[in-house]
Amino acid sequence: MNNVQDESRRDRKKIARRVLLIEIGRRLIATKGLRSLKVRDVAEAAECSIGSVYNEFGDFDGLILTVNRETVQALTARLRAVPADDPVRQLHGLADAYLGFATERANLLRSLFEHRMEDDRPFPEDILAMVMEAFALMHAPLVRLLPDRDASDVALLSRMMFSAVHGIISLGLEERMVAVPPERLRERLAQFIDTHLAGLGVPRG
Amino acid sequence: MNNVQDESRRDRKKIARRVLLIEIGRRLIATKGLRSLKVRDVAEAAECSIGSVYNEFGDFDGLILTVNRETVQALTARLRAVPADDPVRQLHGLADAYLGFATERANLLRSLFEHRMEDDRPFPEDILAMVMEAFALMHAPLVRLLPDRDASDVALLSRMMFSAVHGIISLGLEERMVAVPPERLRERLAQFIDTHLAGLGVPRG
DNA sequence: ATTCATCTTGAACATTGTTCATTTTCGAGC
DNA sequence: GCTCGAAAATGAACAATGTTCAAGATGAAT
Repeated sequence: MNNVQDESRRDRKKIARRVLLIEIGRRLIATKGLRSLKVRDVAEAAECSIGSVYNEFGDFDGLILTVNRETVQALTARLRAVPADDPVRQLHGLADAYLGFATERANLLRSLFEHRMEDDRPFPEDILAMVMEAFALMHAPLVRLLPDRDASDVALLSRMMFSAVHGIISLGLEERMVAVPPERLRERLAQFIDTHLAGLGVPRG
Repeated sequence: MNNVQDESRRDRKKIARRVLLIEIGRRLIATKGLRSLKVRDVAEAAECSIGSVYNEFGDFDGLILTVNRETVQALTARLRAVPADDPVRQLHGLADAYLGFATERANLLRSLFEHRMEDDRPFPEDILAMVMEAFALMHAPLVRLLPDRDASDVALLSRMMFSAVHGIISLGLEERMVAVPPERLRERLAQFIDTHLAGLGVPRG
């Protein structure tokens, strides 16, 4: 019938269902962890058959990878929203934003970093590229703080700094015994960044 | 018959099999990754029944956790073997040792950090404690380098520094696209530690 | 040799990912 | 409106894999 830019009724339904399945997958991973995610639970929650999940994503990994893809996109959006006025504040803001995301969506972030492909199937390159892109977001402020440094040097530095922040956060949130409260972690991260900047020769603000 | 300190023939056989199962589990995880580890593969390789694996470890997670326990022990042993002559060299040595371990036994280390319990079963406290202990090994050299700092402050600093090193290594080895060669990572880590020490006010050696 | 506790076995079961022949849906052309 | 065909949806059946347990095998003690 109406055929406004290829958006037939069928397509709309298909898209709506796809979105629903992704949302359910995300909710289940977020609440019960990746390991507890089952095809049947997803299908039941979406009130559709198991086969439909496979029609939409090829296999179960396809759904997981789609959720992970959106997770890294959400993370990137949040990181990009950090004000870029002052470079030092921006670096602190990026670490804070990452910590906030990791605290609020711990299981989703874990799914992104811990999911492995079966056997030796390759990990999707686009997800890797997006993660790398997110981890490169410390590059701009560092360029401003280190104008005399070699460009490729700063690129390495920025990824390294972000990887370090990632390690501190993921292990800090993991240590359930010590139960480091996020507020403490926030302080530690700020201290870490300041120390590192001082080591790089950036005068304290 | 002979009953020298409870070591009956039965016990010896039992222990030998347990060791065999653990070795097979470790080998399979190391070569094909945790996700590809199957009970039946382990039983077949050990030339015993599936049930015996369950007798020995309770459930399949039990075997994985035992392998992980030994992985963190091996890691700790390697880290403890780093010479403690000069504190700065020791810190570099610890990072190098960790990098070496992560390079040679990538899948085993991943298994240690990525394995999750089913549902909400608690993660074994002893493994967490051992990981924490390993991550505290930067404490001693840092105490020597920062004699005037508060003790608890240095404790935090050392764990943070090791967590950062962990993040740099695990992500550095992950980026299959860029394929950071371990030798490059080694240089980066050394640079990172030096920068951080400089930020902490340690005069360059 | 007998006995008994313990260990071992593997078939059966339970859970969960995957396939595919069949049925249903829905838009297009008449 | 009706018919037809392509696309989608279905869910039973299958495959892979974790788990249990009744029955048999083993070995230490007497």
